[in-house]
Amino acid sequence: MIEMELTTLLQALGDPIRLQIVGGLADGEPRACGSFAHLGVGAPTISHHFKVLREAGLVETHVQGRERLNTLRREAIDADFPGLLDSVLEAAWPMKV
Amino acid sequence: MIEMELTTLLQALGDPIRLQIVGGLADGEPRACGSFAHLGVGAPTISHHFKVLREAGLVETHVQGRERLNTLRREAIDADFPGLLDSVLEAAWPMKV
DNA sequence: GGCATACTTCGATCAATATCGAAATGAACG
DNA sequence: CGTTCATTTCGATATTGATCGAAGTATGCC
Repeated sequence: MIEMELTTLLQALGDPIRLQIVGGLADGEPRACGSFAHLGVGAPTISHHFKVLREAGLVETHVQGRERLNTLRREAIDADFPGLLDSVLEAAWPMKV
Repeated sequence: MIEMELTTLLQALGDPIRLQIVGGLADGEPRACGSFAHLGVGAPTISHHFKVLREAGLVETHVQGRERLNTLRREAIDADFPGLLDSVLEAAWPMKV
């Protein structure tokens, strides 16, 4: 059971790059960190943002081969903060999510 | 029409003191800055947090006598980001809001 | 084994930000 | 008018945070 603090989660979502990452994972498909190379920042920075997202409890990562597959912890988030993630995604990408 | 950026709003809410302030205004009643003196930080800091909340479009302030009355811009927030504020408040104070 | 791939960690830098005390503003009140 | 009260602004400090390049780690491939 991962500890989820509301302000930590909000702060994690309150960064454009991290919000893009969360949006990119919103369909539920696991994705490697490399899938987010298009966001305009380097690999170390992407790695840092994933760490923040993991520590906020938003994302989990498991190693597969030489990549790390990241998934949005949607059920856990919804359990702790019902409706929050959905309204954030809807606010960021109306009609799309 | 005040410009409301999603990440700015999330970042504004992602601070414990500011979340307390927003929670304190959630009943819709206007409140003076002094009503938040119990939050453990000094008056200049409270004033700074109100500025952040104002710039995020979460709160509006108007002068009445020698105090400033602050109100949550609930309709505007709901119009731009439906359901978001409610789920944040519910996550922070379950059953209460 | 040796090399490429996919990330992470380290160390540094630079920009934001949370906080405070002191001073400024501005309204109310005697 | 001088004082008090409510809040803001200013200036300083200290912490956090985003970013990068370089080096480290671990896996897969030849």
